[in-house]
Amino acid sequence: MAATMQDVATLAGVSVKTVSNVVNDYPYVRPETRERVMSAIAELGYQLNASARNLRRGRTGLIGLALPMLSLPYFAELAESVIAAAEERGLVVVIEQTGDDRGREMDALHGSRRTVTDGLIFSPLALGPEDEHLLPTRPPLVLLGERVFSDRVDHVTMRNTEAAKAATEHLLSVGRRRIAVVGVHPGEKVGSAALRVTGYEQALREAGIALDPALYGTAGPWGRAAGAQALAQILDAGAVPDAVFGLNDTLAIGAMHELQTRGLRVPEDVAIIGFDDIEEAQYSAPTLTSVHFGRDDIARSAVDLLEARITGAAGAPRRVDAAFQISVRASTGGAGGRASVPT
Amino acid sequence: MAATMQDVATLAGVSVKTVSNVVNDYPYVRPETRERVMSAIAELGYQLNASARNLRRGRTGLIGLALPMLSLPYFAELAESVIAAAEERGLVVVIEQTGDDRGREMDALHGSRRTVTDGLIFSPLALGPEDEHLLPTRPPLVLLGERVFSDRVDHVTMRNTEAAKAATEHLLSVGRRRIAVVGVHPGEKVGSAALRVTGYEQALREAGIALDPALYGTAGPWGRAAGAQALAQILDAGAVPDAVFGLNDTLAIGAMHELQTRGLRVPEDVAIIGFDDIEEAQYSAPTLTSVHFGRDDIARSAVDLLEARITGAAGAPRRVDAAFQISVRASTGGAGGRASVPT
DNA sequence: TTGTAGGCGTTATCAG
DNA sequence: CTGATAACGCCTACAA
Repeated sequence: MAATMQDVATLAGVSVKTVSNVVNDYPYVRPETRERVMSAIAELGYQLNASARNLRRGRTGLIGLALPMLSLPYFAELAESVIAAAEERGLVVVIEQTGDDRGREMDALHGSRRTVTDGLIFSPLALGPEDEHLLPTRPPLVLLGERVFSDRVDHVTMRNTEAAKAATEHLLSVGRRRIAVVGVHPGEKVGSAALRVTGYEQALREAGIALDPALYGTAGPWGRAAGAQALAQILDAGAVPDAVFGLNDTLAIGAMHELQTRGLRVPEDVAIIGFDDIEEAQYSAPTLTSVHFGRDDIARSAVDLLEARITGAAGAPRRVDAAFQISVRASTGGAGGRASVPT
Repeated sequence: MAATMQDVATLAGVSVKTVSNVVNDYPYVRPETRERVMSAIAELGYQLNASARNLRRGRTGLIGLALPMLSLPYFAELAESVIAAAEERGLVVVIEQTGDDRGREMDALHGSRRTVTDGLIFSPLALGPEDEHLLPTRPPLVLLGERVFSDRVDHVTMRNTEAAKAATEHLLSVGRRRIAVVGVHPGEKVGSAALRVTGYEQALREAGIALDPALYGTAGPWGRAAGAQALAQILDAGAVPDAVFGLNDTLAIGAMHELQTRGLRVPEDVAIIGFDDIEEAQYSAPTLTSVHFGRDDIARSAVDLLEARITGAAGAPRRVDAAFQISVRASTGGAGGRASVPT
């Protein structure tokens, strides 16, 4: 059996409370007592039992991170940042993959996992604004993105509309006029897709360009295959875009692949911009211009909000807006680097 | 306060033991009793306290997954599969990112996280065979890959040498002779890099081709940037390869990017093959031929081995070899699809 | 088939 | 500054 506090206490000739004080860095312990306890701990190879502490404290030190799936690079990179940010605060992250499935998202929100974790950072994909009423506020929750919005819950948002507008304006600024958009979710009103499409339309409208339904490519899941397929449909229908706005980078890369398969040149024939600025954007051929958000900032904000809520230090639900800029690369004729755009 | 078993028992007019029996699906409970307990649970919104159960049972239901980082697509995809496989068995996965850092890998093996989890699936990158002695056997451990090997521990291995040999033979079969290899770790003897290079060398030797030091590109971390840089060094030194073997896909994609930047055509001037067959390989331009291992099989094997070890059902340490095949795509002149190769 | 008693290892309370 | 003692909520014997 593993050594317990009692064993340590006996060996050190003190009470368990004193051992506990030492383990928890309670300041009022005499140095020599602390010394004695420390060496007893070392001698026995004592390790604190997390379950017992959790039971006593009523917390687990675990936070959940619910996202669609890790094989989508954006979410993998987000998870990496969240895990790192949580670790800085002594929190351990449990990832739950909801796979764009409504039932699984509900489960992440209400299922038994919630009792194991102290709180949840949730990036929804299937749930929509009509589900706002079923967002539980009781086990702490932080929402990422704007698919679902509620003033009862903390949010980290991404100003999708402004960023998408800036992306479209970038394409306009390099002389493109027939800009296709891939990854559209028809009928959706408030998800990332809809918000980004709104920004796209705002930019065109302000530039005096009519919206063309033939340039809208729909795609359910936002993967490479979907991007390729969405663009294929646009092209097969006879449309001739001179630019493509991928609502995320994987869609853009799929679309780029489809263009190249058909012998079209990027950016000469068709310019492309993506969204998220995943690492892959720097190594595609050509490199992909993209909208860049600070993932680490987003992750840190989310973890901070959640921790404040868990410890009860938080007041009214807060909202944090993440900043963005356009990383201009070869797919829109740029050389590289990252151009600053006021946010 | 949240309801406890005692509350449920009182409301249902039974003892806590009966509630416990119901919650744990103990078979010998009279249906009407079960019914009564169930409705009391529903009425109170009772949820089992995981910490208390863990303390009592001496287990947490958590397993760790230690890997370099999630932003490397191969590890993100692996994590996805491991989480899914674990979920099927009612286990929750905690990811620890070691970032190719020896200290962090040691910590994953021995640190305080180990007391929170029931076992660890560990994909080492920094530790080497000389560290075999410090592999703890006590909290259950399953090793992925062949960087470290010990007959005291369960392993899931990948036949790196055979697979790399097959990859090289594929390049030979399409007429290439000056095959560069990128991602080499000089001096390393038993890691993935060394094993794959061994396979590469075996294939060349059997084909009667002399090894050329000028065609070896070294790279520490296996990312896209490293692949691009490694190939750049080879080319800058004046070597003229007609093919590149990337020791993983991200290296291969980085190398491909470097070739295209310099105006070389793939596969006409230089053919490329990668290793791991990440999803991105299907959408690069051109699509990337790669060595394919069944990630889901690897993940399932690892979780099974670990679970058996945790429950004490396991005997002597076991070793599971994952099967592979070559997915032939455009980067070596193929059209697509996945050619079977006997493993 | 169900109830009772006790303890898992820790921390909080409250003296001393 | 340190010690005794009582929970935290559940599960495992054992008994009934």
